[in-house]
Amino acid sequence: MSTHAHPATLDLAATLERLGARMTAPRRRLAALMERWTGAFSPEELTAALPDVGRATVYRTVKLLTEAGVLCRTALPDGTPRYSVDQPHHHHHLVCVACGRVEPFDDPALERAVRDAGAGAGERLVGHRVELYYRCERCTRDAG
Amino acid sequence: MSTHAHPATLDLAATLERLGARMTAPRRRLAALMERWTGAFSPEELTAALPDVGRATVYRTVKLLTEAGVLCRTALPDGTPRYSVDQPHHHHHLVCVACGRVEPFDDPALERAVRDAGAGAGERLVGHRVELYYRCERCTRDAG
DNA sequence: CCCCTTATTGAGACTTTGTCTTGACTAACC
DNA sequence: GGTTAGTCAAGACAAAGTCTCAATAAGGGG
Repeated sequence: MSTHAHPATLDLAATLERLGARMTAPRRRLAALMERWTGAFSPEELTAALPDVGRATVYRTVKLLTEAGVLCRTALPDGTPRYSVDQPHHHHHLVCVACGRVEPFDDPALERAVRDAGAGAGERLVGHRVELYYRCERCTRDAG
Repeated sequence: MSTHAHPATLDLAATLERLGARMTAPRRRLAALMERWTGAFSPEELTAALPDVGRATVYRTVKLLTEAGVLCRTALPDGTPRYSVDQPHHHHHLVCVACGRVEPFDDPALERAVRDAGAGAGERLVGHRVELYYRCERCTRDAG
């Protein structure tokens, strides 16, 4: 539990500490930026927003947080990667094809259907990924 | 209908002709290679197999066929792209995390679940992607 | 069958995206 | 404060894909 508005799992700085990583200024700035970000971002966008943080540092930090499970990698239909601050438990994503915004969602019925669909592959099934592509409200409105 | 062993939709050369594309030697060789290929491939692998076909030509042809719907782009969990000759109708994929082999599959119950899951996004849902990751029989066996 | 038009080609420059190396710096522990 | 290992920024490097351009060849019209 925490006194922040965000649940503890979304406190990226805390996650870094938990990982035993040093709390450096670049990491603090990156963590704050990602938490504040609306929707999903690419490492490139983070770099643009923090010009005096090295590109390599941005990639390393994103990788760290992704491996820790608090950042989630998705992709646009063309494969362009997007990251978003996310729930650590299993879930899937609604991805806006216009602006790249990513919304997490969770659907037990869908999970069950996926598990059933993979029954043929038996024990050997190791994971799955479901992405729904849509046009978010704002993009629908903006397009007229 | 055709006299070939493959259904007409898998005849890549015919697809290229149908598109109004010229039947050049590089395209013929690429089409034959892809039809013969077991599992999924990357442009890089095609280039390695046909060293005297230009890289740009490989990428251009793969793009053409993907847009025509006879080649299907998937990705490994890390995002590495894989292409496979595929049914033109809607379906999903089983991707082997060890060798990258891709098996198409089709599951009406899963489709229904996906559609239901996206009901919240209403008319604005424009597509979806489901990938099941597994370890294929051969890779399971090889790993002991 | 040949010519002409124009799509397509291969080579390599370029772009984008991400990783690695290096010497400097600094957080954390004493 | 001093020490030291982890981290930093910069830029070289690597991987993956696109673009440009002069040369070639497909395919239709004569």
